Amino acid sequence: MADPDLRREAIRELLREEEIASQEVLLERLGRKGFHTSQPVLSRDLRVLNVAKQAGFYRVSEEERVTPLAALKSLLRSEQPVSHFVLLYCEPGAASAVARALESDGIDGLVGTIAGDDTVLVASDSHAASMRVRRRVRELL
Amino acid sequence: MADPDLRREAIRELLREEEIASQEVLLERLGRKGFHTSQPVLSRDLRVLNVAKQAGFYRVSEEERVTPLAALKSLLRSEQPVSHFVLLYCEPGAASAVARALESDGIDGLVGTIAGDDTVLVASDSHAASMRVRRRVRELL
DNA sequence: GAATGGTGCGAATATCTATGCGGCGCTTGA
DNA sequence: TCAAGCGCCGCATAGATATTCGCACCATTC
Repeated sequence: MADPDLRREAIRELLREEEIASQEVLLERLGRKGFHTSQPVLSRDLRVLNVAKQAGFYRVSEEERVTPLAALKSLLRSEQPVSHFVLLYCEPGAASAVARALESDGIDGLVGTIAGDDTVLVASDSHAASMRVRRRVRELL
Repeated sequence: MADPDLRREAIRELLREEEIASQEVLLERLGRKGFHTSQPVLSRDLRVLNVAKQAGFYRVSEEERVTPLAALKSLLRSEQPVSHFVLLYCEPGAASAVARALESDGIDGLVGTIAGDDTVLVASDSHAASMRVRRRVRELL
């Protein structure tokens, strides 16, 4: 029997490149690619792949976003709490990049950042929020 | 006849607060809220609302992102093309905020921005891209 | 008051999807 | 060896959803 994972990968691919409205059509497209199966299998595959049907067509879910923060690991030097803010020390010139990445990380309670050249002040709306910021940052150090 | 929009709002609400697996169930829940209708109407409503069915349950799509740019309307003064770049004039001190917002707006072909105190230079990779930037900016002026 | 056009509706039904079930092939362990 | 367990499969069909069609209602126009 063919590997189910190969078939599922083919399904993802097909759904990305074409608007497909029914499992019947998908079945036919898969056939062209050499995967011969049946509609019930597709029904199950689509559930496993967590594919959604929206506005009449199947949609593969967005790839889970890689937080840009992870890529900035090398720019971060250290971290220090000040009241319920957090101060970050970065490589020279890297502060605004780090600040921007932090803001896009969607940390709950993060109000804003002020970036100098190598220092970022992270303002949060509570002590708990600043703890979340610190935890997030330490994950990267 | 009851306003369809009210019913649709009720649907969104229901889907947010409960895992609902079929239109039949949704029909019943709506009934409890005082909206009496039929399955075909739900089918059409769910399409209008762009609701997805995923892993057996209905999911309201993420709230459409409000571009931060819209909030910066008051900070923008004027706009002017220079070659295939665009120069933006802003309120004093607002340039970097505007630049950041523009970058997060996901304009196709936008390469980067340089922000001074009240001026932003927006670099794009083609004339067409700079036109997109200008159109976007003028929407706000 | 017709005639016209637009919008929303729901019964009936066509179409699409999920699932109960039994079969096949592989692996494990007595 | 072979029986039990498991994953995967597809047929048949139950179940869920989309669409066709015709009606009701309201506004606009003549």
